[in-house]
Amino acid sequence: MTEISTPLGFERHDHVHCVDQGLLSAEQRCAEQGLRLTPVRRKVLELLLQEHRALRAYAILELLREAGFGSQPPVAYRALDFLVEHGFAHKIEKLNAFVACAYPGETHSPAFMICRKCDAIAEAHSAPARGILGVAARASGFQIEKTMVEAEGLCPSCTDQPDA
Amino acid sequence: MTEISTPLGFERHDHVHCVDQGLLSAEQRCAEQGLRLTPVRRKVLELLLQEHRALRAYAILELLREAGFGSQPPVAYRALDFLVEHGFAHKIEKLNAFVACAYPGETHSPAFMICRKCDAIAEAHSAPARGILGVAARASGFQIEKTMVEAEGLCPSCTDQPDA
DNA sequence: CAGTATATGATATAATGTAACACTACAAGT
DNA sequence: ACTTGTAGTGTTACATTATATCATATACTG
Repeated sequence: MTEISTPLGFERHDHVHCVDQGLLSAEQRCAEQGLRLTPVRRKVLELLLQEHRALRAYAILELLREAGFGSQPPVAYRALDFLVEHGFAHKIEKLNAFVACAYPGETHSPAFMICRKCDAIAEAHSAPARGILGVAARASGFQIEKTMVEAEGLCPSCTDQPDA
Repeated sequence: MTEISTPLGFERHDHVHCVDQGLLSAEQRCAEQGLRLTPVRRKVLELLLQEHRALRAYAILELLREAGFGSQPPVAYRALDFLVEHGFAHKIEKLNAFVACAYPGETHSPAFMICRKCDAIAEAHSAPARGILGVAARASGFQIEKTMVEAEGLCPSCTDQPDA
């Protein structure tokens, strides 16, 4: 329960530490910014950090139910909305799923690498507005506020084992 | 019925021409590559070109029904799958909607600018794999196969009219 | 023209997401 | 302490998006 083979980042790591770290930093930032990390919100973030992969809303809902929280869709969606809005988690549009942010605190434009075989996900930084897209936007007068970048492909493990 | 104010590309244009053009080039390419542009598929592409904006699957379904085609979800989804798979259309993940490709034929990595106010959409090119993301991918051993880039913001019209 | 592959039509159902309202907890002012 | 306001939660009900499956039809291939 402390390590998962190919999670966020495609690398093994001290998982207990990263969960604690994530919760701690969230608590800290909520305190600083006057945000309310309520029990449900905290639990959802904890679940995302613990699982360390993209979870769909209804999977979260199921886990919430097991933990004694409300189990109707809005409960999960509202907590997720909060976490996403404040950068503690991200939504992977391609999968209609959610992951804990790998770089909480830092304001960033996340880019995701999604393995089409095992669904492992890694979060990287991106800067699409600085590239060709930025040029096109400026040329057409479009004001970019937020960008979403998701790359589909094969993670290192699945590349090495093309059989499974 | 021949011009729409802020469609694909945020600019006025000869819409009749672009619909014909789109259908023609699709027919041509299907012939070349042995793809079957069946009546339903052709109709869906025509609808996407005609409307010139992102259409949701059930809106397409409704239009298909009006045109005398089958009106059950799989009919629309299968046609859309075909069009997306072969690059005649794209899915906007953020909106769960579909648009005709603005650069059919050219193999490209599309990037979309989505107006959060009026839902207008412009398609631009991008090359995320060449930027920071590409560096991260190579560093971690991730093989990028396909990328999705969607920018949310304000289109030129909505920037000019911040009231409505 | 028989056999095979591909596409369509239709039914049913799964998965994802929201609107709306009642109730609770907490904070702020008096 | 008491009221009042605001934000959060729980629940019902429903809306939207998407697939699995099977039967039928159509088109290519030898």
